[in-house]
Amino acid sequence: MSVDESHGRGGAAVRPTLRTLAAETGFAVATVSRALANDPKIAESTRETVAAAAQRLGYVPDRAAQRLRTGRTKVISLMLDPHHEILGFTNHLIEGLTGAMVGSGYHLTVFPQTVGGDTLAPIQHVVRNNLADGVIFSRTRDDDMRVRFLLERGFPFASHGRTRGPAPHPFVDFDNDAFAHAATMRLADKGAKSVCLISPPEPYTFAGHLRAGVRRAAAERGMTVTIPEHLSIDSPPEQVSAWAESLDPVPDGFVFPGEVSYLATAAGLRRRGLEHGRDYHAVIKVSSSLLSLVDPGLDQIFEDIREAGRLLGESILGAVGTEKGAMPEGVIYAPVVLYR
Amino acid sequence: MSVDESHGRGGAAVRPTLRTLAAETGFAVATVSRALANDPKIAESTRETVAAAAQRLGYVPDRAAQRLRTGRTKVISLMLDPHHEILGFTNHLIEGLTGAMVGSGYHLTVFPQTVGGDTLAPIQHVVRNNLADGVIFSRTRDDDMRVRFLLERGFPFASHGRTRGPAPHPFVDFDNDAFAHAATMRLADKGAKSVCLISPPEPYTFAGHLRAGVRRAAAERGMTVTIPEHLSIDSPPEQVSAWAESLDPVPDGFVFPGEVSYLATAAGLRRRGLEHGRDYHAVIKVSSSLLSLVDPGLDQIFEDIREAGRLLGESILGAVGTEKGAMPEGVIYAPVVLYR
DNA sequence: GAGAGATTTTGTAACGTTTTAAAACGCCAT
DNA sequence: ATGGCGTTTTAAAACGTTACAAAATCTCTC
Repeated sequence: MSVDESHGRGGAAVRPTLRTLAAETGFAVATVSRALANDPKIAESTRETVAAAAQRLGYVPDRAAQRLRTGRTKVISLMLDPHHEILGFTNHLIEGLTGAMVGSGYHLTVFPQTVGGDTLAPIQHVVRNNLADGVIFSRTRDDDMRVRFLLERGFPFASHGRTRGPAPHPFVDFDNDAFAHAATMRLADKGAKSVCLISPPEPYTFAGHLRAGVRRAAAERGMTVTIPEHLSIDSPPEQVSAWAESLDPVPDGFVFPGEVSYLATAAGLRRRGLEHGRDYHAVIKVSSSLLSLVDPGLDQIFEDIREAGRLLGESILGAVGTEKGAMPEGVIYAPVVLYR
Repeated sequence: MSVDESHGRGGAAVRPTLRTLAAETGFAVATVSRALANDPKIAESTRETVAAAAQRLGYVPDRAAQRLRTGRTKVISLMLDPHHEILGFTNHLIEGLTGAMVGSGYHLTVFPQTVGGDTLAPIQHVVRNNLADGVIFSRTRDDDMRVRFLLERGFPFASHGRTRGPAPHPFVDFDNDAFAHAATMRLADKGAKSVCLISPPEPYTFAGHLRAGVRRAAAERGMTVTIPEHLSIDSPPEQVSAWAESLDPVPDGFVFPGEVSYLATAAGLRRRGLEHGRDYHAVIKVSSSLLSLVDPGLDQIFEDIREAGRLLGESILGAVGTEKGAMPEGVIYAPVVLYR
């Protein structure tokens, strides 16, 4: 007999409420409520009695009632934007997030980006209509409207990625600078004289980190740097592919912040008869093991998106748990080098 | 001035409630409630007055209160299981789902599969604790515990994939039979004499559909069929890869229900010096444009996961909207042939 | 001009929880 | 016994909504 089986005395299973427990134990509803909340002003003995009854009847508090009474939703909202570049991003992020939230009593709801790319609107909607206790979003910008809005309202959040602004806030970010630096060093070790970076669009903070990392390493090793403008990891693959095909001169080293831009570039170069490992080298940031299948010799550096999700989950739970405005802590997770 | 700006008379923005509207319009709270609900027993004029006031004050009903009162959560739960095989599955499915739910007032929450692979537990949790009005799940089996449980409880749901059981229920399914048939025909057209199918694990309903489609076409065209046991699209890529490398004899035609199994198999065959297009043919079911990048010559058939999500969304909204038990309708969406 | 009938509005009671302030209880010193 | 004090319990109100039954208002018809 399962523990949360219906104990209905013959009829349809009726959900036990505080009133049920009160009747069962002989205490008042208020007492039962506080006993379950582990209020220290409740006698130890009654706490046990109530806990036992709750366990026996399979009591579980009604979220709607709690939410109505307390104003807390016990919900975290994830703002979803389509990621063309990072394979399995959504899946891994959600896995990490829900993993961190298991047992916390919090639920995860997902809000789509409204078409037209307005990234602030869904967040305003959530905040204004009290649809969650905290929000998570990604693709953070140097100067991010969402961060500004949420800080101003004192609304808990955690972002994937940092801002450049002076105001501290909770975030989780991959060390893109370290990745880019390591990748460029690797290219130098392989004998590359020039390095080309397919960058994310400028406004995203991590674009700056990637560029900085590449430039620093290139300076150390005397390499030339090219970063194509009018082209980003968000460009349609066909466009990237075409760009690569018409590249002149062809750099002998590439840093790719994602699988797709690599595949697109490699396709373009291949049409010109250029092959990876022979005519150029590449280091690719991956978040899946997929690329190893298409070419086992590739130099890959791993970004653990599931871990990012886990950290974001912990971060936001901390933020909603503590008193308003406390602990704007950021955490940075490290690249995992897969080559050699 | 934005339409839902706070109209607070100087102080902190206080959310307007029905009581606010009642005071504002001079009607009773009950009247306001029913006016907003478009109750036909309310005079047209008052409906307009109330609607105007609601609009002006930026009134939006409190979900918690509605949920407490009505018992309806206005939430749909998506049961998430990790899909190694289909690239971008989660992302696309959620995009489709949320797209279909926009404007419906429903929210989407996501529940992870509890580790250990118990697929029923999270659903029971949602149903027993009234955490949603309907659930969505995928990877449906011939005889599916979840379907049985939900039908028995009369709980609204829509599954991605069918069951084989006699009881009808709402589902959305890809026409895997048609895909497999078309794929095999294509292989025959290319001159293949034998066809090998990497199948999903037996219990999943779509495994049967795929096998049937392949076998039917093979019979029509006089091809031999092999379906490796102890190997499925869920097998780790390394295992698939190793299997391919040791394959003997090597079939001259392959049907792949997903990108990953193709990449793994091709990697194994490549290590033996066998090349696609020369030594064997392949038709692959894809859900992204990624494979075109690695090999533009590949024969691909597209499964639109976003569309699946959209259909699932419509389906579940229909199911929760109508009276209990009505309209167990299933919908099948078609393959999109990309070759030629 | 009064009553019947239809239309429209409203007061009240829930839904299940937490919180505030007050009541009950036990115990000890007077 | 009485009062006082610390501990433990409780009644009642509130959160914002919907639903039921009853009240109020309007519209006819005789």
